[in-house]
Amino acid sequence: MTSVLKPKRDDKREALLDRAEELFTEHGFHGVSLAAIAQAVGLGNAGLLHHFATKQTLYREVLRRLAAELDGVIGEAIEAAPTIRGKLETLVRAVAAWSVQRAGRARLMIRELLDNVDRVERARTLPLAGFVDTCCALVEAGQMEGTVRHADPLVVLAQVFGALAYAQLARPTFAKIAAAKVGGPRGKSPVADERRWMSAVVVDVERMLFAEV
Amino acid sequence: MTSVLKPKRDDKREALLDRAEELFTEHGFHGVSLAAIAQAVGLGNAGLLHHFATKQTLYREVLRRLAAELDGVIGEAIEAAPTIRGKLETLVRAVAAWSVQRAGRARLMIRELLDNVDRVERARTLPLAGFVDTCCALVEAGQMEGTVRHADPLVVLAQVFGALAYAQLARPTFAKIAAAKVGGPRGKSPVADERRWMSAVVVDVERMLFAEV
DNA sequence: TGACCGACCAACCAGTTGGTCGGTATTCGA
DNA sequence: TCGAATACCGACCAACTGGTTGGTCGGTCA
Repeated sequence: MTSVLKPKRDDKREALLDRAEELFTEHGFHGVSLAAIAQAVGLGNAGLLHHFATKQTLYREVLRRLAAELDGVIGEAIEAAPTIRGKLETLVRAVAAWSVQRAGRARLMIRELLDNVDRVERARTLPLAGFVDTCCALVEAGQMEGTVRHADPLVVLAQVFGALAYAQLARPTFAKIAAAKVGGPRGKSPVADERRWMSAVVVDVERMLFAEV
Repeated sequence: MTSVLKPKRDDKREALLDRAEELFTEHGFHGVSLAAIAQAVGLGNAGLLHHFATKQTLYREVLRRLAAELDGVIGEAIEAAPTIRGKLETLVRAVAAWSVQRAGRARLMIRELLDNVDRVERARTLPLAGFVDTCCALVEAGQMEGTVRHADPLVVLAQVFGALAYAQLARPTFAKIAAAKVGGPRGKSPVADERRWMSAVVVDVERMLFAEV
């Protein structure tokens, strides 16, 4: 019964968060107005504020959900594979897939990194701390096992996530530039198609991750 | 004479752009108000608009200057070194240095990538197109020469720039997480100090760039 | 001396911002 | 079936938004 009747409320909440996430992702916190979000979810200004007391609250909730999703994704990825190298491979692919799946989830995370340098200072616990710690430990394990190249784990992580996020982010710009290039259509780059592009990047990131063991 | 008396005007303009750049970098286009910028440069609202017709104009001017600087930096870097591999090394270091030098210049570029997907669609020529083209050609030359690993040049670029930009951007967050880690102070990561961190990343990026030739 | 200039400002504009408040329609458990 | 909670709205608010207006001021050139 609960499973049929009750979920309505949570469903609504999730739907609101979905739409808000899209808008925040596209325009950033200051780039969307409360009214715009409200309209997008078919509510009035006050109606939206009934669910989330404040614009800030809504934003934070979106981020919290995002972090939780990411945690779930890597949890599964890590459990799925038996070897450490396998876990890392699965993880890279999972993160890439996750960020492509809903258009530009990576963008919102980057926005958060941009906007909240000060918030990061203040925060006692970051929502993503668990995620980073897990990945870090995995990289260290891989290094001791000898399958992952030797370097500071955080540097490795910065490379992996940086490449993935930036690739997705810069693709439109790159594509535009590549298309305008008069030099001739050498081997045409996968940059024109998001899926092909991202999987090319994933392949390359893995090559980098496991090189020079 | 011109060199002593005249520069006043351009100096003022540059000073305005400097301050505006800082604010845009920190808070994004929508995150700063015209009035805030005006106050920061010691002008009234109208006084600022006397120099730049529009908030958008001011923002564009900031970006144009940024792109020009970057072009200059890589121009020098490329001329300085004799070999292709040397050029690439110098370039990576130069870009890293450039983005560290004035706090978070990379942030503004990332913001631009985030906010202007649609602007990118419309724009006939991107300010950074020259930069990307040059780098691309350099990577291709390196590949033919055999010093750069084989992969789509744009993918390689995405990895290089992605790692550099993301590393700088995520450092505060990483540092916070690393500091909170109870696991013990194993080999302490360079993440705590920006300069050491960035040079560690540069070293690693180069290793990746030139691996498996 | 007087015409003209760029730099700048106070006051103001219409429109938008995030948010409050009182009320109403609907849904729910008892 | 009733009372209470929930979901939502219209009207409203003060503060702020980017931008305009008319005008002041010091300097330059003729």
